[in-house]
Amino acid sequence: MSTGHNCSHDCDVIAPAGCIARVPIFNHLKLQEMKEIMAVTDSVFYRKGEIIYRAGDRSDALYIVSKGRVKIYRLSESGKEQLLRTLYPGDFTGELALFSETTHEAYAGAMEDTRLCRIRRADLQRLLLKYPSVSLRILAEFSRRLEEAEKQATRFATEKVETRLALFLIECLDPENRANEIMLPMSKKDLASYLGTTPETISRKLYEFEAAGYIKQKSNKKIAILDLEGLLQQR
Amino acid sequence: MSTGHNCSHDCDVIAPAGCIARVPIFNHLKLQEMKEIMAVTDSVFYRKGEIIYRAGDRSDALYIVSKGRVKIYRLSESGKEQLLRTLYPGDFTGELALFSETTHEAYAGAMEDTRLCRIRRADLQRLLLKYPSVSLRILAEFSRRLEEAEKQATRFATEKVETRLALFLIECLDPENRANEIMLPMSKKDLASYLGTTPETISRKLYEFEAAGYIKQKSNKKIAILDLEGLLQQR
DNA sequence: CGACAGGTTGACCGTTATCAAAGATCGTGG
DNA sequence: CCACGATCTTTGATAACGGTCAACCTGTCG
Repeated sequence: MSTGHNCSHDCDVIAPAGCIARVPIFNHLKLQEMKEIMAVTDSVFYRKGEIIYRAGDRSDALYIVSKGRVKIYRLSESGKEQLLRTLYPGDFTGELALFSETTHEAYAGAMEDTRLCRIRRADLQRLLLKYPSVSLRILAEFSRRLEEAEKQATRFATEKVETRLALFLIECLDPENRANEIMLPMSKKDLASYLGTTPETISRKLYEFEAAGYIKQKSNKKIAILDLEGLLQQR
Repeated sequence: MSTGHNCSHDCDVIAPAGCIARVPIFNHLKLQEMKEIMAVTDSVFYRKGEIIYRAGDRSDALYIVSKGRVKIYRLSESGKEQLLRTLYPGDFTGELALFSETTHEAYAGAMEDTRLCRIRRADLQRLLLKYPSVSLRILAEFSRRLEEAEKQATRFATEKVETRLALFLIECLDPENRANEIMLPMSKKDLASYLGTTPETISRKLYEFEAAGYIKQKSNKKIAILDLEGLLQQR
């Protein structure tokens, strides 16, 4: 039930069009070039909860999220799940296996009903050789992600949970929006997994932040940041 | 004292030649193409202990290690140092800042007297557009590193020190060489930093492994793996 | 030979995981 | 639209893991 026979026929025609044009790695191309890309793109559909790929699967495609939300997670050597990142429309995944001949090391799962545009490895490599500017875009994205992953690794290695949580909250603050009120982008259970801790600890630390007057928990996922300085001092 | 006026004049001529030809991202090119790359490459020299770049420095070059050893490390928000990786001849660094207009987030320091080949951002971008196959090589390397960084992050997030150390030892085992004896590639102090722990803990855990009969410490950096199964069970 | 960085060992204690159980929330089907 | 179950969240008690500090040992290099 993973390929898109439920979505109407325009999946294979309209969806890639809307998708490709909005993807940062392609949107600098000319219309004619985009058409060439769409020609090798197809659309796949996953229902909430379905797994898109598993660690160990041979990877042979780049997936671009067209609609929905996808979580990328790993199972550690000892079997614990860790959330690595969530993808929103315009984001892509496919990673390592796209460029070297190996298998996925992470899992990708649909968090909602999700539509993805898929470009097969061979097609992508051909496109990259033909349109080098796309490679530069992907390189920029990869290096951004690499920094992100290394920053995250350093935090795990050197900061305590309290600090990691405080930094996470701060990074949720939209610099645009001065509202100082954030919506957690995931459940506290997933947040615990993302931050490498447990739901119990998240709950307790948030309580402590609230007791200290740094934040106020408005509802389950809505948190007001009352004292950013205080939060920043948490280390 | 960071640029190479100490090395004899052939730095700018011989060194890049030897260097470029041995670098995986370039070594598939034709001689003529390599010469073009060498033309925009220069050679820089750092003494042991010198810093090559700092977090916050504007990055504008790709560095390829030609001789010596370089450590890449980060300072966490709270000031602790964490070793990210060490570069050997043929490896490169430059990262994010090469492709997007930002600054380094990590530090690079020479662990020994080190010679680097440097290609400036503008030159590199031009080369990448002209020789798309080089982009593919860099993409492959970046995605490999990305997997590595994410694996490391997952380990920090989900495994205890004991397990991380055991996995590290196992990964030091050369699959070629069946000797079951490893040389630690860095001091135990650096290893502690790499694994996100302290020298004291490393020392104690190694003692425990030895007491359990999993390993035998031959000398400071030489360790014999006696019971791989036992080590693997450490979790 | 002395100095200094790296390494080890011991005592102590803070942080956070774990287990258990109760309470809140969400999605689903009647 | 409500009721039910499943899942998420909170709270409490407990203990282990590992960090910190201090002292001492060891090897290396000028």
